[in-house]
Amino acid sequence: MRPTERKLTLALGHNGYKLTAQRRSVLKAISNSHEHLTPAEVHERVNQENSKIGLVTVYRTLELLSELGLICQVHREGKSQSYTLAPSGHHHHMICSECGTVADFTDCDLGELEARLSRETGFEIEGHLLEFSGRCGDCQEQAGRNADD
Amino acid sequence: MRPTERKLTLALGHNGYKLTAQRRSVLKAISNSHEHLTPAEVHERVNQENSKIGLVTVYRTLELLSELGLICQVHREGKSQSYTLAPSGHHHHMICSECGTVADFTDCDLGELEARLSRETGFEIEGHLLEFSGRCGDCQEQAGRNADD
DNA sequence: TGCTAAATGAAAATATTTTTCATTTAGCAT
DNA sequence: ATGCTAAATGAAAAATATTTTCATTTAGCA
Repeated sequence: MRPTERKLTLALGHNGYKLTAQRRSVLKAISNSHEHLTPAEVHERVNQENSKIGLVTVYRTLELLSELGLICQVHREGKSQSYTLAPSGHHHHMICSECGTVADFTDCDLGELEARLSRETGFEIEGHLLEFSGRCGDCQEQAGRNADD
Repeated sequence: MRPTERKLTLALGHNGYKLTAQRRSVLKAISNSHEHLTPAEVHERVNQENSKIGLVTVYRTLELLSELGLICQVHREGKSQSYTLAPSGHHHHMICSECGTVADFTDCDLGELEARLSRETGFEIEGHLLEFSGRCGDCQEQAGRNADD
C-alpha cells in the first residue's frame, strides 16, 4: 500500500468514516498529479479509469480529504478552487503559473512579522496564507527552447 | 472631491475609459467599507442608494477597477471572490475572520525567502500572495464583553 | 450473514459569472 | 451649446460552479 493510501485508511478510521473505492480514487488522482486540480478535473481523471464516480461525490470527497488534512486548497486569482496533495504539517505552496505544478516548502519565518503586526494593529493573528507564483524549471527550459526556433 | 475619486478620474482618463456614475458608485461603496465585499454585496449597497445599477455592471466595474489598481481581491478559503480598496503600491492584507475588516500593511520582507526558494527549487518567482487572518481589536473586545454576561 | 449508519448517484435547486445585443451616454470636435 | 461616435450600460439568456434532496447501495461491525 502506498504511504498516501495508508494515511487515508488511518485518517478515515480514526474519525469514523468509511474507506470506499471512490475516496481512494479521488485521493489517488490528486497524489498522482504534481498540479493542482479543480473538482471537475479530478472528476475527469477519476472517470478515465473504469470507475465512473459522480461529480457530487468528488465535491464531497474533496471537502472531507481537506478536513482530514490529506489535501489542501490552492488559491489562484479568479480561478475556481483547486486542490493539491498536502504534506503533513504547516507548509506553503509555490505554483507554476504555466503548468500548474505545485512545490511545497515548510519554513516561512513569518513569526517576527506576525508579532510586529499584531503589536501595531491590535489584531490577534490566527493564521496566514502564503503562496509564491512563478515559472518552474521545466517551463523555463521549454520557453528557452521555443525561443531558439 | 475625495482622494479616491480623484484617483478614479485620473486612472480612467489616462487609460481612455469614461467616468460614469456607476463607476463612481461602485468605488464609493468599496471605499466606504472597511470590509471586503463580494460583487453581490457591492451591488446591494450601491442599490440601497437611488441609483439601481445592474449586477453585470458591478462585475465589469470590479474587474476594471482592479485592473487599474484602485481595488484588489481578498482570498478567503471557499468563499466567492471579494474586493477591498487598494492603497497604492505593493501591500498585503490582514483580515478579521469575524467582521471581515481589512487592514493593510506594506513591508513583507519576503525577499530573502524568495531568493532561497528560487535557488533551491529552480523556480523563477514572479509574485506572492500573503494574507494574515485573525481577530481585529473590536471583535476581541466584543467577545470579551459577551463573555462577561 | 445480516444489520445499520454512512456513503453514493441522479436530478433538481441554487449560486455565480459571462456573453450577447439593443439602447444609452461621456467625452470630444465642432 | 450641439451632434457624433466609441464606450458603457442593462436585461435576458447562457454557461459554469456548487449544494441540496432523497432513494438506493454498501462498508464495517455484531
